[in-house]
Amino acid sequence: MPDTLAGDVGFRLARAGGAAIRNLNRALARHGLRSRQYTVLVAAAETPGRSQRGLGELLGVDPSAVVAIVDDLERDGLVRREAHPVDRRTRLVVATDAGRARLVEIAGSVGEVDAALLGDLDAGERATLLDLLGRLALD
Amino acid sequence: MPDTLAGDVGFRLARAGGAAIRNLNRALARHGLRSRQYTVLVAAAETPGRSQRGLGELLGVDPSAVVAIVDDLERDGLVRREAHPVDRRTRLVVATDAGRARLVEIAGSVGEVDAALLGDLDAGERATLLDLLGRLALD
DNA sequence: TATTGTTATACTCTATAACTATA
DNA sequence: TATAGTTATAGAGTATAACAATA
Repeated sequence: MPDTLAGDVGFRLARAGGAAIRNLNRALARHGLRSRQYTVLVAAAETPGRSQRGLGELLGVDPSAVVAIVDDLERDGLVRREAHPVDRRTRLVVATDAGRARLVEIAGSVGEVDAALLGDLDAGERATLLDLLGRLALD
Repeated sequence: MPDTLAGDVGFRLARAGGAAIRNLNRALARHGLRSRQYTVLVAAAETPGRSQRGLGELLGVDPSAVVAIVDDLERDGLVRREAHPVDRRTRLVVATDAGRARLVEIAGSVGEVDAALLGDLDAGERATLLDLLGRLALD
């Protein structure tokens, strides 16, 4: 007996996640960013000096993809790669002033996307959703 | 001031959705299906006689992609396209006996994926998560 | 005129393997 | 031996436009 799609958490997560990415990409389009570049930029601004490997783990992105994303962001002057103080293999990704400024410009659009997605959930329900999502065993 | 990633519902949804798809694909690999084909097959088995357009809307998949997915499933004998009784433009997608049998074979693997993903959430929390996900405004 | 399915196409994303330089 | 970053590449997913048949 097959599961019903509507009652399958995995299905709904995949559906909602896809919608969230699409909505975000639509909002970011006029700011010259894609959702993956945006999340890397946010992570770099919020916790400066993460390694590329660390960024990949945090965001669920393959290390080889992180290279391309950071390349794009660096080309646009939004982040820069710095040397690790002791380990010469790793490169630390840091948001530039321009990068942080870009995030400020974008914040409104991103906020609208989230607000639209969350629709009629009240503050308590949003917190509950966030908590439950955080307790899932990803990968 | 940028949002923190950890507190962003959209980010967590995208992350969890991606993980759900990856886990499902891993489990389906030995059954010769991908997650998108699986969801179409489930939908066809659960509500027989949906139009391809209807399937696309239900699953959040572009109509042109539905064509390719149904092509694959039909080639493997898991679904068939039937004529709509009155509208000769639309083609109804119906799971075959083989398709339903395949779903039965797969059910165990899929169940494990969901169980692993949901980790330590109890029944009430799962129901809450499902409810909250269902109330999001997708697209 | 609008809609369903279809084809073609381009772009993005994902995943793997192999290489280099370091550790 | 193992790890960080990188490159190359192939395959899957996404999105758009255009067309034929039908409504």
